[in-house]
Amino acid sequence: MPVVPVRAAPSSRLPGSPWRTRERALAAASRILRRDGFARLTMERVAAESGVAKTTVYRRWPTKAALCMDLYLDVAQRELRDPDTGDVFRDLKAIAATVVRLQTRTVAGPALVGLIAEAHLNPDSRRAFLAEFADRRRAVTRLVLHRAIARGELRRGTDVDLVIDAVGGAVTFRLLQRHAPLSTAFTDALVDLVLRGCATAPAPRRAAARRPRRLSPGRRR
Amino acid sequence: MPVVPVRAAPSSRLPGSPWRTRERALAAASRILRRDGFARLTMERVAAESGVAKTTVYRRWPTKAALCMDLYLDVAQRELRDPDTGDVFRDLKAIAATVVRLQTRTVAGPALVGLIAEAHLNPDSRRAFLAEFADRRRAVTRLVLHRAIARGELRRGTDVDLVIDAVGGAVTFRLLQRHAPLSTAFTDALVDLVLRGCATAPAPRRAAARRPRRLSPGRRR
DNA sequence: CATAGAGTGATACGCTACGTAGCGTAGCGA
DNA sequence: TCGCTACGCTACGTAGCGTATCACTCTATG
Repeated sequence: MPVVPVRAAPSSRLPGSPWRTRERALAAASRILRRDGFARLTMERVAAESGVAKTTVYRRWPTKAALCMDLYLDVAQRELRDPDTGDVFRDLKAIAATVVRLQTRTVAGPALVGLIAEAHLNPDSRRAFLAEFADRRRAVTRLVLHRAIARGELRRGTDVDLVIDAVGGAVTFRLLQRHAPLSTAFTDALVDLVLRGCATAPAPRRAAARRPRRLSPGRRR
Repeated sequence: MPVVPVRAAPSSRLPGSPWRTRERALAAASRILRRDGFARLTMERVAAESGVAKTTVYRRWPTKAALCMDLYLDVAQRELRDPDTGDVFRDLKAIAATVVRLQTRTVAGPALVGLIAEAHLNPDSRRAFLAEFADRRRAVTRLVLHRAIARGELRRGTDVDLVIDAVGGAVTFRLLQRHAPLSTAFTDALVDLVLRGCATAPAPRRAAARRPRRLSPGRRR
């Protein structure tokens, strides 16, 4: 077993499949995750509660992490997009707000928390997690920040990954530790704090602090 | 079982105990942690490898997390102190550097990573972790920052917890995800970035960016 | 209509680790 | 000597893992 696979093998005959095992298993996993949390989510329970044979569950998802990755990506890939509002502050706040919404309002929350925990404990899980998830999220933010540098909003020498770590790290910190509420008020202040440290304008216009109405950044390309 | 205890019950007869079970168990746990990582650290292995009876291990530490907390605190409590260099930038960099050293050079690293992972998965573990560990670390940094505000180095309205989350979160982020090396160069830049966002002086003197020679902040009260 | 083949269900198994119970023993203090 | 505490040892029941085996159900194809 070289590296833990994280995506289900695509079934060639999914539409019209009389069993719909994938849908049933994912639905059951989602229920268990919401109801009992990641720790109590086991392959055995998914099988029992979905009515899908344990063998079949293992055939589709070699690990619990793979199953959760499927759950997460289903939700996240639709939501995480480039806001492109024309203002770094607004862009970053929109992304952070979307992340907050995903974490606090959807199954993606417990799924992601579990995946991160798994990633901490197992080197293979970590590699899979980084490849499938973390790099992707970073890519969006990196795009936003580089665009801001090109526009002259941020200093030319700005360390993009540093900014991403500071913002993303703080959000993850609160998400996991729950020592304080994870709200958009928090993420807005966070973005202001960090960006102020690398912005060209000494006092970034306060108007930019307002976040757009739509949390989910929208379809604009 | 109300809340998972995280500290061993103090033994009234520890000094001179002919078995020295505590020392032997902790030493074995430390070895296993370094050699095989948190995931492969089990109560059974600690018992087997230390020669201490499994029952006794459970009697002292109700959970694996409790055992690791003991390991961590042994190291961390000696190291994490208030640097008090007279400069926020230097203070924060010293603290961050100490954390980095703890994580990369001692058993506290794998122990803490495991504890955090456990905290994610189990509500009880999370509460215990926050009470025993996170709050304590925050306290030191909070002290440093409030002192800086009083001295006029940071703006009066600075959200101290926000700063802590940004710095601590980013460090934890890198520590866990390992997407980039966790070095003092990174933490120095991080502190500069974040503090610049809330400092009173528009261009903080570059000289302050150098960190003190001694990573472990030292004994000065 | 027959049939190959992919996908599935059911059962059983060996394994690791958990956490506990029962009971006997070793050391220490009074 | 007695009593308490801490410890060792064995055994047990449970949960979940991941795999093997075999019979079954559809679908597609000729």
